[in-house]
Amino acid sequence: MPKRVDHEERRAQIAEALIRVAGRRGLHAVGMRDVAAEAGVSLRLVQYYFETKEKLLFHGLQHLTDRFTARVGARLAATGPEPGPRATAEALLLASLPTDEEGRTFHLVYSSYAILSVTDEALASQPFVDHPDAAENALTGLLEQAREAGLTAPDIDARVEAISLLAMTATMGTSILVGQRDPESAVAVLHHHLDRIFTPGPTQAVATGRA
Amino acid sequence: MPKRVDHEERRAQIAEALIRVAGRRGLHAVGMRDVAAEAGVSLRLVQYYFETKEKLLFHGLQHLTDRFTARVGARLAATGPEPGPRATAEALLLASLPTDEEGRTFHLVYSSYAILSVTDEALASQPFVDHPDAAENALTGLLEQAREAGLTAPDIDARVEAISLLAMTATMGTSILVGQRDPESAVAVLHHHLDRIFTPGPTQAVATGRA
DNA sequence: CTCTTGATGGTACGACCGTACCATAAAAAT
DNA sequence: ATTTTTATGGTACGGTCGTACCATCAAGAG
Repeated sequence: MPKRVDHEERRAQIAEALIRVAGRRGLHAVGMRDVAAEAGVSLRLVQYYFETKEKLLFHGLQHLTDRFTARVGARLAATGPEPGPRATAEALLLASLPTDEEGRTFHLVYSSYAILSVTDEALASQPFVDHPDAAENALTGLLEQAREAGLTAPDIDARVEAISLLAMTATMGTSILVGQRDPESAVAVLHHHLDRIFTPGPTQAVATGRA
Repeated sequence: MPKRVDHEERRAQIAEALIRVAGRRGLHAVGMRDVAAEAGVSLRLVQYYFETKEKLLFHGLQHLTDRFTARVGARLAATGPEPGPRATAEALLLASLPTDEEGRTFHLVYSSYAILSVTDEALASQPFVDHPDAAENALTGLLEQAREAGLTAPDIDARVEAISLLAMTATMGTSILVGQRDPESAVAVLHHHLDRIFTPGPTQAVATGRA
């Protein structure tokens, strides 16, 4: 046989081609031939690594969420070591906003999958329950922790605020995509709410004995 | 010639068939044959009243927004005569939530159009700029008016709050569609923010000399 | 050195989809 | 009464799409 090839690597390569063409022409318009051409392989190869289009689409979603999680992590890491709760929350939210090309593709394709999953039961809508739930729980925990550290208004409802922030971010992302809103405006709205939630307070509570 | 027929009426009939099947099987999956069957007419008739599928889709969007506007108006009227700013805002927001079958279809199909318009330039994304802008301006005006009447916290930023409320409503609508959130939870979040914005205040400022 | 097996190419099939073409019945215009 | 126009039906064409089938080449296994 020819050189043994790493299946997962090939599948990742093809999945990324799928995401690229979906970001360019829309998820509804991607065919297996388009994916093959974008990945630089033959149609037969796409069939070989993903038997059916349904499985290809499913893996594409999985790959997309993985890449997005990595992106958020990178953004978080880029805010410097040991970021405070507010900086963490801000990085989390801003990473979801389509401000660059990668973010644009993420938001568009992920939204396409979400809408698609409402009517196509083949595409399990499980990811659209689990993934947002995880984000919501993470942000809720962050806000609770900040509140207990005295960094927020003392009477905030952490979960409600987490839901609200994530929800606003998602819709404003779509607004940016369709050209209704510019990114700066969206960021300003988010800052408004973060300012409302996080009080100026005792200016860094831990590890920095009052600068 | 046979009985003269009202073209606009027939077009409306077909457009509603389009919306129904799009709500059932997804906008990406609707073909002209499906629309024809759903409307109870022949494929040729759909071609006759809408030359091309592109024009059919465009008119479908137009019809959808019209019907949605009517729905919001009906909800508003149902809140009784002379509703206060808070009741008005609440009716506006709740009407957009997919709590009944009609709302579900509205939200799903409208979202599908929005996502579609990002990549298919044929579908003018103009409606996705104009229509949300109008809603945002209306709600902003409502909040400003309420603030000047002393019904809200005196320092609210009307536009930012309007944007936030509408954005939260939209995303939570999608969350309901995919089964991540139940309608009651979404309503609770909206109430939380309405409670934050609208102060109990002087309990009706006008026309009711202190109950 | 065979022989199996994994990786890949090419291509054809059946189904569907949007559109175009041709036909026809019936009301209105002449 | 004839002719034009309008509404409608049926159907066929060209393209595309997902999938299945068949072939081939090369690297390990025996």
